[in-house]
Amino acid sequence: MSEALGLRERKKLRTRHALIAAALDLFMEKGYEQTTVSEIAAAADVSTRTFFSYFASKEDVIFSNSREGVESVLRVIAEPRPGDRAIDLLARAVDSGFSAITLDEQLQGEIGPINHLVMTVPSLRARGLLLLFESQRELAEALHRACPEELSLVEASAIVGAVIGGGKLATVVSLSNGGSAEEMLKAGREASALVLSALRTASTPPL
Amino acid sequence: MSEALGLRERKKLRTRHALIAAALDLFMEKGYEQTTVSEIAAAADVSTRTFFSYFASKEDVIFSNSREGVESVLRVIAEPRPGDRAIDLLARAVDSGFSAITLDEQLQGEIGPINHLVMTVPSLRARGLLLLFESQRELAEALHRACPEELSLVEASAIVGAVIGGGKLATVVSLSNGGSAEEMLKAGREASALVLSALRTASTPPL
DNA sequence: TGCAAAGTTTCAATAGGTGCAAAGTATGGC
DNA sequence: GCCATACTTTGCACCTATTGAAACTTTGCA
Repeated sequence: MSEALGLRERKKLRTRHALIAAALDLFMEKGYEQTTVSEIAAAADVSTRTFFSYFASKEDVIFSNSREGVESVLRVIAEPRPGDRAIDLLARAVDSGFSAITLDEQLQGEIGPINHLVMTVPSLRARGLLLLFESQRELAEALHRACPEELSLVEASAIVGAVIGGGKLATVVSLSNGGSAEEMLKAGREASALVLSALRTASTPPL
Repeated sequence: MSEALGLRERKKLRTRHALIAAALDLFMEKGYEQTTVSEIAAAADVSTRTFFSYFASKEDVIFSNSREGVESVLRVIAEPRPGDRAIDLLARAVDSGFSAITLDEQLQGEIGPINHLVMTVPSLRARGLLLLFESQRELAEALHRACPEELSLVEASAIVGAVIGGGKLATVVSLSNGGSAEEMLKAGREASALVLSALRTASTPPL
């Protein structure tokens, strides 16, 4: 557990978390747009300017830990098991992505509110989609690297885009149609599985 | 041809076009972020304030005519031919979408630069993805409405998301890999077709 | 203890965006 | 042609995000 962090690092981490916590509290209390960066900074006891040395923008606070999920999915792709075809690898990666969302202890508390914010505030929706899209590019590249014989980069992009695109749209539509958080995840999993299986059966014969 | 527009309307249209043209010129000349809204307004001979009565934001100028494409695709979906299954309808819609991009006379000149801007400037990328995503929701809903027996709304979302998601990622990846505009469209079409055909063969047996 | 690096604060400035009230310009009826 | 009405444009004040520069504090380390 001892990460051997110096005082400096520990303080930085503490400030970072204080900023995130303060921001989420305020966002939930008064809404994203009604909350100013100075208020967040004040609540975390730093100057406004300092806020921007931790986060490039107000939007970034919300997505501060989104990288972790992506990294973990990429790790799955980078470690193929013998006999894996690209589709299998992708299926495993998607599954691990959903599981990460479902299981992450720390996220459990924040995921609801954050989700609500991201669904609700246009600029956050846009930012979320951008991040998702960029992750898809990374994923596609990783998949191509893992199975260079089987898939060109563009082909890998096609299937990654299809599986995640289908899962994402189903997730969001399910949620906006009054679904609970569980239903939404279920819809996303099922949609991805559907696309995955279609791609699998379609690609099996030719190979 | 006579649209019976009053002077008022004609003037508004002229101003709108002047703003769009001025904005594109400036963006291409000095870059998006380096161009201020006042400069655009000045170039179109209106006040800065007036700019914002035509467009809600600087980003909006770029996407000012994106609705048309969506509308035309929705129209395709709303007019099913006898015997169409959901997949056929979607295939036709996607095809008409790509054709619209390829053929639109007016777009031909602007599409290149606009594309470049949208690919390059993060805030525009995000905005573009948001618009695309919202269109997908509309598309999914239209598809569900067209084939309510065959697909639930969430199922429709899954396939729409898959086809468009796959096409989009393939398009962008192809373009960033040094592809020409033609190659990029080709990649997108092929990716969509791939996903479409996988979904079609996968769904045929069960039905 | 004392210095250099890293981090923070303060201050000022730019730019997007909004609300508001005054001024200007079509339009329709007379 | 003239006026009341409705719609636009504009100028202005103001808010907030974001960035740069300079002065100041805290750490890490010799």
